[in-house]
Amino acid sequence: MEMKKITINDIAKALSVTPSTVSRALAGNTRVSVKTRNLVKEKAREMGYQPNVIAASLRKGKSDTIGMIVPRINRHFFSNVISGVEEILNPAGYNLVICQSGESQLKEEKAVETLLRNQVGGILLSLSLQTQTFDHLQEVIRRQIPLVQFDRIHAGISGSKVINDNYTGAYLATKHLIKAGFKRVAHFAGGRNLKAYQERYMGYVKAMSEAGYELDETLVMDNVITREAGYESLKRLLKKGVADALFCAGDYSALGALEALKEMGINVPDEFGVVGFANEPFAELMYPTLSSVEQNGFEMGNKAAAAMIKCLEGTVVDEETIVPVRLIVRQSSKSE
Amino acid sequence: MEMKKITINDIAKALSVTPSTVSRALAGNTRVSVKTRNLVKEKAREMGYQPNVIAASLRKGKSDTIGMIVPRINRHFFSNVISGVEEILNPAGYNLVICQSGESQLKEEKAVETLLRNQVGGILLSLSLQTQTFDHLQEVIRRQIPLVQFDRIHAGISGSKVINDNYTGAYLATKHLIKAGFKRVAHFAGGRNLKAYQERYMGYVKAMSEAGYELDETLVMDNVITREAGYESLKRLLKKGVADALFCAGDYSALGALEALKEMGINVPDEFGVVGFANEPFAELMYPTLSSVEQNGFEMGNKAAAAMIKCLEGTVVDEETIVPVRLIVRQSSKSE
DNA sequence: CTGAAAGCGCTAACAG
DNA sequence: CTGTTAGCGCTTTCAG
Repeated sequence: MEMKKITINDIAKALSVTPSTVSRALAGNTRVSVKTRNLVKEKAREMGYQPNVIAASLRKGKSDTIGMIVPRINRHFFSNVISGVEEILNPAGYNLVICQSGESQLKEEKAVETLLRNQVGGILLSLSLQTQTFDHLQEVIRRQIPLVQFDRIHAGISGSKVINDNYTGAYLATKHLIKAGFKRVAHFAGGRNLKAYQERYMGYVKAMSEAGYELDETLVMDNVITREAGYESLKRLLKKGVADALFCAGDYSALGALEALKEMGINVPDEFGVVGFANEPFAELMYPTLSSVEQNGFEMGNKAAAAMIKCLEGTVVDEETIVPVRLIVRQSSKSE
Repeated sequence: MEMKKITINDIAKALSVTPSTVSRALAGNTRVSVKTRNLVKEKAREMGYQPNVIAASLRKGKSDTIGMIVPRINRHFFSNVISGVEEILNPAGYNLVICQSGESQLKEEKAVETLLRNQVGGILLSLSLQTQTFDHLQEVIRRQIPLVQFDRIHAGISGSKVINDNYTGAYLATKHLIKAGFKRVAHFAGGRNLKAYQERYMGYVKAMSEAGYELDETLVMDNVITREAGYESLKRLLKKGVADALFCAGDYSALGALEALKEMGINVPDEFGVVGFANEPFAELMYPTLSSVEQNGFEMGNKAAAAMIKCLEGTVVDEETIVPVRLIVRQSSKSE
């Protein structure tokens, strides 16, 4: 009852030609006559032939599968990046396998290992928050596997990089709060090891100093990414000192902060303004709706995939692409 | 400058043994002495050996890679299922490649084809909304590849299936609206070809008839899944006739309906009650917050992965698992 | 306990 | 334009 899978040998036999001819015909090689080419293709369809890409890539020493590692698949931004990558990669004949690091360095390392074992042709990566050392990436480089980093990148690793214009986004968000009349704008930052968060921090600092406020470190809290952290941190912030507005490096922490503010009876935006980053889908559904900096994940995916294809085709390496962002003003911050 | 990748042959040579021995040692085969086993493993690590799973699966005729096809990766429910699957599959030594069908039959067929070409060991599938014919799945069956369907299943295809208790969820949601005092409860249904939506419809019908309302087809609208469709359909519904409450087969259509209601100045829940299905993250963030039926995606993923492993190990086939659901009452429906 | 040898399905020189 | 041959890296009989 075994379903024997049919190979190029079977179809070669059926046509009294050699496997090579079949292989070439199927690949559309012009060195085989149009006649036999069509004959082979016809027979292949008729016999229900499905190529074994595993065998092909073993032979060729490379595969058309690209690996992609994201912290979490269920973040709006990352799932958009994934779609953006697929939009470019699939038509180009590549396909994608996706891994989640779950924001853990260990799982990120495992994912890299799995992808290498599976002989992927290249790796698209956005670093986990926890990642502090980079030996696993050096291994990718050492093996000459194209590595394209996006969004959460580490500058010390070679290869192409695609990032948002985090600096400008943060600058615009902070400036907007200041213009709206807030005087003491706090900042919930991400990890300092990630360039994306560093730059958001820098943009915040720039806008503040430009407005004549010198940096007050009590207004800045690090590693505040989650909803829970946002909630807790806002309470600690207001206990610790005075602030009348907040620019968050992410929407989840902004959400948590808004919940704490609501609980404390502080009116948003009259008494306290909030702007997030990422423009998660919930931003326009909450009450009050959340102002945020929109990152175009889809476009970033397109760019990252394009960079990957360039590497794969050996055209270039080490280019850095910057994707523009856009401030969306909603209820959580007064309009200027 | 080429980085030669090292194989079992290299480590065999280095140790003056044969590749066979190395292979066995690495696999932990007890037929090779503990001494050489450790020796080989040590050398392997020292030389930075990474097994080529491509070659292994070509040889073995099967792979440890499982393919998974979901309509969209960025739906909260599906991304939870994915995490649930990974939680079981990874520790068991399998790994996962994820494809999106984007609710298109064509892309679903392509995804199946890609997975088959890549010689996956099994396929986990949740059908696209558009899928009407099932030849591509018959092909999977014919090739003896384990197929586990989850959530959006088609009963006519053999293999294990994991579904939510859609019937009970819909029944509870509708009953809740009736108990809260609403008299004419409408229903925005999904496609009739999907069992999940059929059952939600049946649960709705059951609750209505149990309360003494005979089925009024003007209260039911089909294929209303998206936010836009929900918005439009609510307007059409109220133009067409009278309704004072709505049970939606999904949260997105419920969201659209709420937006239409807000626009029309109809108070929720005093004048009109709404309950959704899926408990998307935004349900508790909107204003008013949305009552919904929670599906435990993570648990479904666990169950689906477990069913897959059973098939892979040849234990059973064709079992049907039902995952319980839970009604969460929020502001959009009066409490009883 | 270890070796020799064959082959998974495919591609790519090299010949003709 | 087509065939011959070799081999990608690994596992697995079959012998010892």
